[in-house]
Amino acid sequence: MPELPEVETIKRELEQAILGKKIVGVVINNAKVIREPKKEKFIAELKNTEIKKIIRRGKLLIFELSSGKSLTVHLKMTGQLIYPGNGKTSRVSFKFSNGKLLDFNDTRLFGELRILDNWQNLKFVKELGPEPFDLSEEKFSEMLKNRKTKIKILLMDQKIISGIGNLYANEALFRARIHPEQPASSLSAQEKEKLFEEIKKVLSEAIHYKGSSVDQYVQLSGEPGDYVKYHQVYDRENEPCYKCKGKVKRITLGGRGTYFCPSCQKL
DNA sequence: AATGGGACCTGCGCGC
DNA sequence: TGCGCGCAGGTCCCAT
Repeated sequence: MPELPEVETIKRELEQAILGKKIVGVVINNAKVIREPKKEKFIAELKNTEIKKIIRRGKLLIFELSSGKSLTVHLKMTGQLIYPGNGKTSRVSFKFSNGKLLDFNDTRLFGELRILDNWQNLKFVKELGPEPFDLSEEKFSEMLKNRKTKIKILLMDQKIISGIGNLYANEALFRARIHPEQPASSLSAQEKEKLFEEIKKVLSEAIHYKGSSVDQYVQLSGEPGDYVKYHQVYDRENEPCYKCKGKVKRITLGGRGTYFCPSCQKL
């Protein structure tokens, strides 16, 4: 799915598109993505409410409503939000008073929509680690201490730091020249500092280019994001490393494709 | 506590 | 052309 930069891109575009607008109807084409409450109540809760505020927390989007409740949207792997939509392939479409649709598309149906009295009480949210941009280098280094876990697994753990997924974990580690299997606690102070820098840099750059369209992710308009052309290692198995011309290698870590350059990123 | 596997789903690209 | 397999940006749950 969309990781932090993709969700942030969508959030910023949503603010321009639907902030202050009123939902007048909801069409549910596949109720599987509605986690709570039940379909009918979900629709009733949204009808005639305005979007007061849009928040991103980690990879989660939160729409605060005029009713005081919130709609949360997790895009998981293949979720898309499209505005204006056409309702043709959507799992759920939200209709606004201007007649336009916000489509929630989701091929694999992993996505999760909820209406909550207080989104901060959601277990997933309570357990989320800090946002990368709200974190100090000291705290980041602290978190790696005494952790024997492979550094890449740790970077993708939302309870440690929120918003980094498989793609940006790979990219940040390459840029910091750190092997993805290196135990977190064994990173030197300089390596930790460099890694933290590169995490923030790669996320910022990706936001600047409006995300990475590797599969299903698109911006709110349906346009792809441009960051793929700046990827150094992700999905580049056997292709030459841009730094040393060696071959990019793919291994599996935590069940996910892991790409790195064995000569630039040594254990 | 940490790791490894599978589950949830659909669809794409690849090799045969 | 068709089939089977492996793979996919996330997260949860279970076994060891």
